[in-house]
Amino acid sequence: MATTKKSPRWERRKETRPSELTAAALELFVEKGFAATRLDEIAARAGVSKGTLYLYFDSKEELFKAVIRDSLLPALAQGEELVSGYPGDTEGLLREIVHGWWDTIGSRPVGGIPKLIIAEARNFPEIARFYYDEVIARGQALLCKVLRRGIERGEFRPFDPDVMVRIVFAPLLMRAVWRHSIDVCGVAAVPADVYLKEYLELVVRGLRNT
Amino acid sequence: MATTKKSPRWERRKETRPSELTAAALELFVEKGFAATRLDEIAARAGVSKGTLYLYFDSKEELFKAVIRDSLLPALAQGEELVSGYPGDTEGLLREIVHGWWDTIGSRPVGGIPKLIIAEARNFPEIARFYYDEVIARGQALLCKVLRRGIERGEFRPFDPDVMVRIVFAPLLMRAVWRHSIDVCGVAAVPADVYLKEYLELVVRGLRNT
Amino acid sequence: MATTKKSPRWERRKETRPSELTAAALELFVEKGFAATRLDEIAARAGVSKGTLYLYFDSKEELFKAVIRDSLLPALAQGEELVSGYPGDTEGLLREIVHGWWDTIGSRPVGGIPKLIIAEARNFPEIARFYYDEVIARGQALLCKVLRRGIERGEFRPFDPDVMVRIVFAPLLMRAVWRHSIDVCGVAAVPADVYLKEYLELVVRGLRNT
Amino acid sequence: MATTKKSPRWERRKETRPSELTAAALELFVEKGFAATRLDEIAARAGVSKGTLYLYFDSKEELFKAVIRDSLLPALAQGEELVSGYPGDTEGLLREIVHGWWDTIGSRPVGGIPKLIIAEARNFPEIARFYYDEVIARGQALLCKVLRRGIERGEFRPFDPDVMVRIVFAPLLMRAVWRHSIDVCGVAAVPADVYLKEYLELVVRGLRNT
DNA sequence: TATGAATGAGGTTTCATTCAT
DNA sequence: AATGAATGAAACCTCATTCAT
Repeated sequence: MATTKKSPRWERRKETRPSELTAAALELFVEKGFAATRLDEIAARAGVSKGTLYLYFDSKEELFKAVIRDSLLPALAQGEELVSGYPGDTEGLLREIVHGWWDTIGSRPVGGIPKLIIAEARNFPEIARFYYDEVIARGQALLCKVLRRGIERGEFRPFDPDVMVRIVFAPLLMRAVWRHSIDVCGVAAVPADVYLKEYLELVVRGLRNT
Repeated sequence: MATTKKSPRWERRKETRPSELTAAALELFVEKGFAATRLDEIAARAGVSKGTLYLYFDSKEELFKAVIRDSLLPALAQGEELVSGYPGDTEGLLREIVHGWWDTIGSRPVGGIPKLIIAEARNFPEIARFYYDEVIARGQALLCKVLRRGIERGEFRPFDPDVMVRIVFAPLLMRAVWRHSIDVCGVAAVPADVYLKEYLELVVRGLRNT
Repeated sequence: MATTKKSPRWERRKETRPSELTAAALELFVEKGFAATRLDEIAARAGVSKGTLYLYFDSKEELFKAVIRDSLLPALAQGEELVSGYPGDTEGLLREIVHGWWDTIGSRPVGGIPKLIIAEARNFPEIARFYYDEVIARGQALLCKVLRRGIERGEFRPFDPDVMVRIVFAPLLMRAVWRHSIDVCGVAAVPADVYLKEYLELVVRGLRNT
Repeated sequence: MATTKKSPRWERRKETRPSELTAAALELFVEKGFAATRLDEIAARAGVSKGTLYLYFDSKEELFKAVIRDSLLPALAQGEELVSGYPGDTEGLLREIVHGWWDTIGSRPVGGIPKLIIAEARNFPEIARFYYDEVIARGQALLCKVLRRGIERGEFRPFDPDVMVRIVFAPLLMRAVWRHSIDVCGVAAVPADVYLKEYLELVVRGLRNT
């Protein structure tokens, strides 16, 4: 009574599944927002059935949280490492960080998360708070350290680094946000390299001492 | 035999109603996003019944469009006027524009629209396009003119104004966007005047010739 | 202080209004059925406002009843008169009645009422009952009298006139019903005169003695 | 340790469900008409929840179409078969058809469809057209063939069979229509066998040659 | 008397969630 | 572990009815 074992109706992949699901969810949440994304679609894109989602996540909201959480871990540590042992001048460090952010985050699907957070922060204060503490605050602290380093070494003029960090990061962030919202609708975007070049030129001149 | 003047169950306000409704809708759309805002809530906040909304707008989407449309017209013309006949140096004009924008838009409910557009652009391409053409393009053209003026008068160094305009405006826009998203969740925001001062300092130094 | 009397906003026509309203309502009820007819439409077709309907009828249902009631009075008496004093043979009387019915009812808007009754009888049992008692029963009694006359005079073969009356009347009624339902959708209908001729031929041959 | 077999909250019946749903819908549509029938009721009568309807039909209108479609296919083929190979005289064939129609359609729930179509034709021209092409036209063609057979064999007198078919079928159809409309409201109906006997007598005498 | 803006109950439809298979 | 049929709470929207003007 041997059951012929041709293409089983499903496989168990307990380890790999969750990240496949959050990956699919990320794409859709970024595209359409939280509310407008149906679980059917996420399941379909991940190649599983709707019910399967509930094997890994208790609710749509928990899935959302997982999406946000999962997409941070790799991105942050990388940046913190870079800063801690940088030997050269601060302007160079800043350029490094900016390009690094663009290459690993801004230009990738994860780059859609800021848009998502902006859109849903008020509906999910808990997530917003979590995101603020774990990502924004850490990211700002990172960049702040760089700015302070510049001031201390006499490369940058004096200013309040806690305020300046938000200003300096804004054009970078905005570029990623727009890429996932208005740019989609046929608006011609400025190429990334051109944008980053002009951006860095403005910032370093704006921060430079004298 | 004074007639007892019981407060009537409703009043007729054919003229004023639409703007009352869009005002209420704007607040809620900004707060919760388009999809998460229920018509019940909008009606309640405007002090009318749900059905009344349909006397003035054919659908939730039409209401959304009206909200966007109504909040632009007054705001844009004002800025265009300011630029056209400005006598002083371009740095002063830039400062004027920035403070003007903050006072009439950024610090008011209308300032929530960018966040709203960012959140809903992909679900409402038509609106995104409309917003791009009528607001973003016009706004960028406005600021671009200012930048070009600075270059031509030798006040600003040479750069591509079409690219720079996006970079320069980003921190301002971002401030408004955050104010309506993450800031709400207990995050201590930098005071506007401090932010604007540091921002302008960065920008004018970054643009200045030599 | 003479008020200039140019085109007053409305006129009072208490006498003529109700029948104008039921006339408009009849057309629409026949066209679309009771539920699918909106009071707005009735008001619009009658050239009044929606509120005006409520000056004359307590509810949509009452209006419906009035429509049914009003369209009977003239039609029935006429037929009863015809029968009572007819001198000739019964076949001729039958032909007379059939053509009379077609000319005054079947071919006119009122001819849509049977379709309306058929459609709504189960939702308005009270009306159905009323219609049965006042129209169908009286109509059947009328025609029954004719059939019985034919039998008694030896012109018609013996049969149960109470049953036969329904059978004989059906093709006539059906023609009116279809005219207001399926015929509307581009189906080519048989001309009335051809239909009536064949119909009468079938019936008189079918009833005739030997 | 027998497993207590509590009745489950629901069962899966992918195969049988659609026809159960259309059966319930048919009953209610016939009873109350399309617009006046609430999906709640249909679901309740079928013993499912409202949402289940949408698993099988995209909309109320699609359900309506399915109801019509499903109740035709079996009924029509049967009649066409009967006619094609009938050996005896045409009068006998006619009697056979009439009784067959009554037994399989007229006296069953499906017999309510004509009433339904009559009521909704103007609101759903597409359905009306479909019903005309697939049912009425085919049915008329069927009966027409019979009439023509009678004429050709010299059993029936000469007449236009395309016109006569409508007339001959009307009393039969009307009986079914009334059964589902006015008869429900306490009106004493003539027993079917009596009605059919008198009807056939009228018709065969009316058609017969000499 | 006549209007039409305002109401709100109730309809169709959607979709996150559950659970029999 | 995986499925997807079934659920039912809301959401948007309609429209008969009311009532301030």
